[in-house]
Parts: sequence; structure tokens; C-alpha cells
Amino acid sequence: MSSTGTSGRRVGSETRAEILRVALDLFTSRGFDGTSIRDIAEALGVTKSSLYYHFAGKEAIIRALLDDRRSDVEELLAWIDEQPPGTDLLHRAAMRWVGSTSPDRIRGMRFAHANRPVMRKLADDGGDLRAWFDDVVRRVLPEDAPVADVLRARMAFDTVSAALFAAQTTAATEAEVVEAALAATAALTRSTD
Amino acid sequence: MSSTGTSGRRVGSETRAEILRVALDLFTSRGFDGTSIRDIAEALGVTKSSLYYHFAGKEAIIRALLDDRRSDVEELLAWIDEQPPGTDLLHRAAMRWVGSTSPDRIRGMRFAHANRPVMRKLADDGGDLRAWFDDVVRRVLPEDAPVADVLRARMAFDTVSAALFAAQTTAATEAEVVEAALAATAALTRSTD
DNA sequence: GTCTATATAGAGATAGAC
DNA sequence: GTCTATCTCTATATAGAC
Repeated sequence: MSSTGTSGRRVGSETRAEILRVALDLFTSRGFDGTSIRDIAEALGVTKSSLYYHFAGKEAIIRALLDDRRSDVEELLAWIDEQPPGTDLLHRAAMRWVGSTSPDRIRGMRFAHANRPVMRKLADDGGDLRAWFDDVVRRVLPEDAPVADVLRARMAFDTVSAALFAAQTTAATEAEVVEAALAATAALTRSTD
Repeated sequence: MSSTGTSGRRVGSETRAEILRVALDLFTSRGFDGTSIRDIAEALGVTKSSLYYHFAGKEAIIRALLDDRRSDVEELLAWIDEQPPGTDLLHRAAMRWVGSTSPDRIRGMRFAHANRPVMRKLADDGGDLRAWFDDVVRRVLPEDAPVADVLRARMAFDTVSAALFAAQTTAATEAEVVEAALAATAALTRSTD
């Protein structure tokens, strides 16, 4: 877009987004606690202090990361509300959710995997990831659904996560992961009733 | 066993086991990085230095924890080797694995969930958790099995983990979790072929 | 908006008395 | 086998120049 000349340094305009990108990468591969502000700064080619200009601190960065992912679930909730109620709503909603898995969402999941303790700490202050899916499952199952059904439903929505974990030491591509997840979701929601 | 008198302090004989118990608890709830040696010491009512008498350091503690869980997988491997080969070996092995889930193993899984970054760091030095299941899946599937089947198999063995995660904001008991996991494993291994 | 320099706090770990 | 005291390192975060 803008001409940056021959400098190797980072531009100033989209710095915030770039910080988030790099931070997501590092938090995912080394974990939140295993990643220092300095690590992020070095990866960006700037100093720690620069980061403090853009974010109040390390926690502010991870919060911004979470906000980015929230909209996906909200979109799903909105879609569900538009649907005609029926016994196959769980199946359709779960298939839709898993089938619409984007690379961004996969990145978000890897991040969540690597940072469950931090996520839970943030969850206590509000803005939980788990709570989002409470809503989803609540709308997709009858109110008095037995625990077994609730667990099965939640697992059906979370197959990408499971497949991602399963793929950890294999050479599976992301497409294959999503495919496996879809198959699992189908298997889990076929004979719910 | 031995008479300790009226002292409120911890006994000296089984200290090692007690350290591991407390450390497992704390590592699970707050994460490895979120738990300091001091935290463990305080929970035990002793000082940091005492811990260093029993363990070389923080990493030695987590390694001891991992060793405890290794035997489970080795038992499964031994069982598999005794089985007559057949197409339903995956189903039987996975059902056996999931069905034999003990409270200890659940504790181990919660621990693993909360500490994936550390686990992966330890994995690089050998003694990986993932690698153990590489062996399991290798013996239970044909050598040239397509990726989809490998992923499905790994997911089938890991349903307790998935169910545990799914149960996070629910009131599900551990028995219900295992039950849901068994159902999922059955669904995932029924029409493998 | 980015830098240098520094304040401050907490971690893991060790020495050595008891 | 547990203690007190201390070392060392690294982290987050801030102050203030440019």
C-alpha cells in the first residue's frame, strides 16, 4: 500500500494488527507464559517499550486476541435463532459450525489448546469461551436434555479441536483435519434423538 | 503407620508422594508456569528448600508425574500384542482403553490439558505422550492406512479427553464423562473397516 | 511512535546451619 | 530432612529523551 522505501523496519500504520499476528503465533507455539514481551518485540524487530505504546500490557494483547474470535460464535447463535426448531437442529448446527472452520479459527483453536490455564483465568473476569457454547447447546437441545446428550452435543461441536489434537504427530493437512472432524460430528449427531 | 505424635507438620516418610500429589493439583488448576515452587511448598506447609531435597527442581517434579502415567499406555500396548489380529482390533482396543479409565488417569488428563506447552517441551527431550499413542495406532491399523483412518483412530482413543473438555461448564460426573466417551468411541469405531 | 535506561518484583536454585 | 539467607536471572512495566 504505502511506500516504505528500503528500510527493513516495520511500518507504523498497521503495527497493532501485526503485533497481534506475531503474538498469536508465539503464544501458540510456546504458550502465553513461555512467551515474553521481549520475544514478541524481537520477532517484530522492535523494542519492548514500543509494544507498551500499543497495548497496556501482556494481558491486553491476549484479550484483544480473544475478542477477535468471539464474533464467530455470535454468528452461529444468530443463525440458530433463524432456524425452524426441529429434532435435527443439533446435527445441522454442528455440521455447519464444523464445516465453516476457517484457517483463522484453527489458529484460534491451536492457541486455545496451548493456553488453557490462561484462558480459564481470563474466563473468571468474564468473556469465557466455554460460556459461548453453553448458549449454543442450550438452544439446540431441549431444556431438560439429559447430561449424556449435552456432553455428546458439546463434543459434536468440538470435533475440530479433537481432530487437531489427534493430528499432532501426523502429517495430516488442515483440510484432512476438518474432514475428519466433520465425519466425527456426523457420527456423533446421527442417532441423537 | 509410624507414630508421629501431636505435630501438625508433615511426616517425612511419604513426603515425595505427597509433593507429587499437591504438585499435580496445582499444576492442573493453575498450570505449570502459573505454579511456583513456593506455591507447592506453602500448600505443603514447608519451605522451598525442602522440595529441593526431594527433587532436583521443578522439571524433575513434572517428569516424575509423567512417569507415573506412562505405565498405563505400556499395559495397553502389551495387551494389544497378545490379541489375535483382526479388523475389529481398533474397536476393541479403543473400547478397552476408554473403558478402563481410572480416576488417576482422569487426573492425568486434566493435567495434560492444562499443560500442553510444557508437555511439548518435555516431549522434545524424549518421553512424549503423543509418541506413545503413535505405537498404539500403528499396531491397531494396517500400515498403509489413509490419514482419515489414522485421525479417526486417534480420536477414538482420545474421547475421554474430549468429553472431559466438553463437560467443563456442566455438572457432569466423571462417570458420566466416561460413559459419554465410550459412546463416542463406539460411534467412531463402528464402521471403520 | 520508537528508542535507551532503569525500577521493581518474582522466579528457580544453592549454601550451609541445625 | 528441614530450615534461613542469599544469589542470580529474567520478567513486566515505566520514565523520559528523541
